[in-house]
Amino acid sequence: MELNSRQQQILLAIINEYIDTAEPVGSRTIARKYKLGVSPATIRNEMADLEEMGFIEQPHTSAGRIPSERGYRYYVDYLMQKYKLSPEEEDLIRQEYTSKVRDIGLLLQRTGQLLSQLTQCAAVVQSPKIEVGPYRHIQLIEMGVGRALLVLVMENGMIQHRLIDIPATITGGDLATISSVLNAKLSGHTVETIRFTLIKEIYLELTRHRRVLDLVLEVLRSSLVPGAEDKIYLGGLFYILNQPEFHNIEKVKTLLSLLEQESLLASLLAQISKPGVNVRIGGEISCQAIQDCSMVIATYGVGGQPAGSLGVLGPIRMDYAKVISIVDYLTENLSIALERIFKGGGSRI
Amino acid sequence: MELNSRQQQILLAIINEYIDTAEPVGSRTIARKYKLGVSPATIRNEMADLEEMGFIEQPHTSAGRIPSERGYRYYVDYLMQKYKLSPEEEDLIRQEYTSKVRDIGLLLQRTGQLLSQLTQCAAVVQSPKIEVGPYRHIQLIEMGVGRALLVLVMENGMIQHRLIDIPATITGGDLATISSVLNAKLSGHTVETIRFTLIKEIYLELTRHRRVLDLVLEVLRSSLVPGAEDKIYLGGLFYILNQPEFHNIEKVKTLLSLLEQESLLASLLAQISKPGVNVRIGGEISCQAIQDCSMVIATYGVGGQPAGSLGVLGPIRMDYAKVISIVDYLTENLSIALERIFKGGGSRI
DNA sequence: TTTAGCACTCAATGAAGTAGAGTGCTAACA
DNA sequence: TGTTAGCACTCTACTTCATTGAGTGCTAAA
Repeated sequence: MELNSRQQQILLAIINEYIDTAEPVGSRTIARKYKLGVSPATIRNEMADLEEMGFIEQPHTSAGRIPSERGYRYYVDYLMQKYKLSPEEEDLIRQEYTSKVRDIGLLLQRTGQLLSQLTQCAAVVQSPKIEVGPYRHIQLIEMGVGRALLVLVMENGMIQHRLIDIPATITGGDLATISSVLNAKLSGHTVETIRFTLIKEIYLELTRHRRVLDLVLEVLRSSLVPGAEDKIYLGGLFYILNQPEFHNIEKVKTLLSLLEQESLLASLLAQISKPGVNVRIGGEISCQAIQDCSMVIATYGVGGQPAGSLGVLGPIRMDYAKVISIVDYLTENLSIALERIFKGGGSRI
Repeated sequence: MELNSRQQQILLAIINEYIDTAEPVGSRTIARKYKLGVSPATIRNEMADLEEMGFIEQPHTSAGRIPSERGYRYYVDYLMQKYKLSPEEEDLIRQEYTSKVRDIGLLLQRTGQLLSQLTQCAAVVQSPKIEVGPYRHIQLIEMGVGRALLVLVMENGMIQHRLIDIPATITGGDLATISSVLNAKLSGHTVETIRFTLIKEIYLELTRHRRVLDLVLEVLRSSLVPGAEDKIYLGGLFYILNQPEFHNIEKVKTLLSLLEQESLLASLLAQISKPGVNVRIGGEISCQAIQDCSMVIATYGVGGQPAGSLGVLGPIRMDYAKVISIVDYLTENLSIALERIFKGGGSRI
């Protein structure tokens, strides 16, 4: 299924034009705007061929052509030119990531908003997986009779906490003892590296507090459950309403209702099959309900380790070149920003 | 501006009918459906009077009447009958609040979703104010050279944490010492009750660590800044798209963009002028952009203390009786659930 | 192989007419 | 005096029909 150079030029023209105007593109328009040195009639002939090969389609007989999913795929794989962010866009992003960050949640949320604003698509940002990396500190705090708060601080700075019920006989002093033993034994370990022998040691040192230990270890284990504590941030949803595709309320409703299902979003974000920015076009998305959308997703990381994903969900007719560049750029910036927070330097208070 | 009994009945009929159908209500319809024992002509006469008094209006000459904001206000204040939740609705709510709660954030989020689902309006739930109540535990944890994590556990179980930069000379042991002194001195205190003398005592005991103390106290103080850590949960936004009022994309866009501004939402939720459920109709909302909406808001509390607000934002033509009942019921249930989390009993893991 | 010319198609637009819901007014009635 | 039947009037919403124009495919000539 080879396309000759002129067919490529025409396909490119159709896609660029359609992305821009959201209207079917006619041969005349192409001849006029894209100086290919041939007449509309010639372009029509080529278009007929392109249609036969499945790269474009016609909404109805007397309309121009619009790209098919296959056309977009070809475009993304072979034709698309790299989009260079405008100075304004770069400024907007730089401004966001150089300002001091109080809080990771806020950073992710702002990332989502930026992503949405810049791409005019729905943006989705997954929070960094908490289970990444070893424990830094474990603390049990008395919270009234029979209850304690277990606070887990991970090496990377993330914090997790749970209320647990404990026997009423346990005192604050007991909790301090248990905390210090757990700290001594477990800090530096990840959930995976906690071996049976280690646990045995702990139980030996704290035979009196078996029940509390059971609970604590239960929590430690459950924190490994993937997605257990995942949060997903949505950004600037209203921007997608600028897309003519979403002037149809039903479509907006479908999209919004999907976006509220965190588990579904997580599974969508997990569809990354290669390093870097991934593009899923229409039917390539493994979710029936949004096969008339496209996704552009990527994974950000901390310290070289993948930590989470982010991406956008928008109409199939999206400006892939631009969206890809933006997702790429934001991924990188987010990674750097997180790095700075976790690994030190800069962020005061 | 007195309404006689028949006028009240007619106004009530118009509002009930309009809430139900979203169509202007004619005299015929009322005569047919609401057995007032009078003819359409009589109803027309009364309607003319009601219109003159400003309780209803006519979209155009040959249409029926719709309630004016003033009409709704009168309805809410005098005419409305208490809505009794259906068994299904009660079940849905009970189910939500009797299941074990892992996490306050999740509880609030689910509350928002329920609120939205049941009312078909946009739901907004503010997180409990963290600064409420005294400290339970203060812990400084070493996070690599020159950085520490300050973890504040409040008496009510909420947790706050911040990364701070510390002099590189401070060791983990130092942090433990500082933590225990701070704990001894400050636990049980609220930000307000920390007196100068107390601070002086702490500085005396920890003269070597003045710089760290400065930072810690700075953070403690800043945690008092109202709204500093407020999170606002939105729920089930797509439900509002079921309302015919929001078939207009521009309106949806306005609403969505407003809902993303947390500060604005916070100020809207703050417009509570009396105990219990508050209703703001159209122009009564002090925000230009959404004066074609109504709000129903209430404050939930923990241990008798107000802790945060929640509410819904929907079309002026909303089912006030139902929405008010639901907001009321959810507020109560949320309060109880939070109580249970904070004050003990039940919630394991 | 390219292109000019032309007949053809079809969505979109707008004008005109129609139907129907609802009103206000008047006059009769209780 | 309050109520009601009757009726003319108003105005939106819908349907129908013709028109416009963008765009195509085909044919024949360059």
